[in-house]
Amino acid sequence: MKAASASGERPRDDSAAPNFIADIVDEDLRTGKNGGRLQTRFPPEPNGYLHVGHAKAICLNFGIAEKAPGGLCNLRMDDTNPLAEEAHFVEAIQEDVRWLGFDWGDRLFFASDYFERLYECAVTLVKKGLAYVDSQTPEQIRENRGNYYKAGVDSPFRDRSVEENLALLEKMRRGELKEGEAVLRAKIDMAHKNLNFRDPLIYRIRHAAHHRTGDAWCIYPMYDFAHPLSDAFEGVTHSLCTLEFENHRPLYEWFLEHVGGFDPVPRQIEFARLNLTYTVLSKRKLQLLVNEKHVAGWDDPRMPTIAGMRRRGYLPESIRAFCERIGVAKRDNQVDVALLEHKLREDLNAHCPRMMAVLRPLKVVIENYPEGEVEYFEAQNHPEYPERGTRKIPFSRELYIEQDDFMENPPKKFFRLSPGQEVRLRSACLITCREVVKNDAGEVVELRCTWDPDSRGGSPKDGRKVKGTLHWVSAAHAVRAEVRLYDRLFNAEDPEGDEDKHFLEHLNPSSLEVLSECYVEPTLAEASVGERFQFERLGYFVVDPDSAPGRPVFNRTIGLRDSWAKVAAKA
RNA sequence: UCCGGUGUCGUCUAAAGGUAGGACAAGGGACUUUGAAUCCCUGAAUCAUGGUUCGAAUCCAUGCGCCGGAACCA
Repeated sequence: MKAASASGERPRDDSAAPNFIADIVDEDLRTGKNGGRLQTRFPPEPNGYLHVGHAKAICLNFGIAEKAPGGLCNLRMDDTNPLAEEAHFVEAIQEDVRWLGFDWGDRLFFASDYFERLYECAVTLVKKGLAYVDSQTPEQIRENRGNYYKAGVDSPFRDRSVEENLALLEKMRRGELKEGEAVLRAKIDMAHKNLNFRDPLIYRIRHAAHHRTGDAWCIYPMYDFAHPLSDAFEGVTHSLCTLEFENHRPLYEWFLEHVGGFDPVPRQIEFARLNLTYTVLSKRKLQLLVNEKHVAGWDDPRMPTIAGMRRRGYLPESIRAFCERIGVAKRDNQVDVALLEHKLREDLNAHCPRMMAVLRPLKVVIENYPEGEVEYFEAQNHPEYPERGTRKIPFSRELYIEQDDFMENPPKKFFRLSPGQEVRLRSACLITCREVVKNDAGEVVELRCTWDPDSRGGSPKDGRKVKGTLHWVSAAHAVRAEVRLYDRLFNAEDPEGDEDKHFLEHLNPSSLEVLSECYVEPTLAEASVGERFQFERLGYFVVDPDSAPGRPVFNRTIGLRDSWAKVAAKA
């Protein structure tokens, strides 16, 4: 079976993982719950960039919505905290979700769009005697909440009259109270085992400008209040979130029930967030990497952010395939980053045209090739898809090969160049190493070789077997390029895993290596930003936005699998 | 000392009382004008102890481990 179609689209993974949420949704659809309606939402807070963990949630929410005809997934910015959120994150989030391949149609929503409605819901609760304005200090509130083992104690303001509460809430809204002077709380049970039920806060005062509503409000709703209601306003049927909200679900349901009047009533279902080996996926820590300049920015190609992965050269379909492959469950997990890399290589292999590039050049002079002469060999653009055509690559007396492809004293099983050895130059011909030229320091600076003119195209006339094949470029024709070799950002499998070691101590000091004197075949001179290639025998590379005309910059997305490295390491 | 959740190959994840399967990783081999890709093969798991049952990963009981929870964050 072919791994991919001729068009280079990623292979359909028919073993697409079932998951417990899909099962629940299927069952709801089967029994006609919600009148057959199906609606989800992806609700990021615009206080940072999306990362691959969010991609899991995005794929889940948009994927689930496709289970029913007419199923929808909204994009909703959960912007209820003006201190944390910024408009430019809103833009970045949309770009990332779109790039991943998802479409929310005209349903981009903001929790802040609902501020007036949410306020009315709060008034409803007050009128029902289910919410009150508490004038304790933040410290008192915290103190009186109790702890895991000890019940909380009622606020002295808990039994204010409805009228008084209404008046006070109005004062809060009008800005007549200072921050911390009062909050609106639900009146539930200060002794509840679930601490979320100990009179949770509904509104707090923030005399701060909001990125969308400006100064229109100085009270802002809390997540536990705003989220279920926003879901209900939009007609969300299944509200999917991560495990840390499990303890909040009863409260989610409480607000919906007591505000009342919603149909459908959304149901919250929790799943385990993604953890990846050698990776950090907490917004706070990613922020730290950016702020302390351990990376160049949110879109640094080493970052697990969607923006970083995009710049690194990831294909969105690889990320989607990965998310499908890892499944959705409730147990904690730490997925091997190798699985992500596998999905990446799978798509890149099918997608990328082959090219030749020499990263660490070693000069080769073909002694029996006339000076000044040039001939062109035809190279396939993709060995698995001949229909993608060929290109001409120039060959001349002076070439560059990779330094790693020569060893003066090779170990056994080294199939590359060494004195007296014959190798094939990819798509070109056979050459034999005749002489090694060294500098005063004893370093190999040049190889004198001869070629077999009867091996044009790469196959010798006499049919002799040649095991090694090297990539190369013609010195006179090659284009100089900068290549950035990226490796994993952390060299510990679980960088957040030790208690005695800060995650920054696990930073990989060689996560970026910049090579400024690389030579790529002439075809690559016109490559445009974002174009991806396989540099044969090296890996997959993408043209970085830092490229200038005539001076391309390539990012290594990921190397090819390298079984020789394993053999060599063992020896 | 509390509440909630969760324990299946090294890692993810299936198996809704009936052969513990797949993918990645690992190891071996075939093929090869990329030591790539592809193909074939191998090893590898039900937290523990009891119970119910013809039959238990699945049901029950007890124990243990791990994760989350006491922001005017989400």
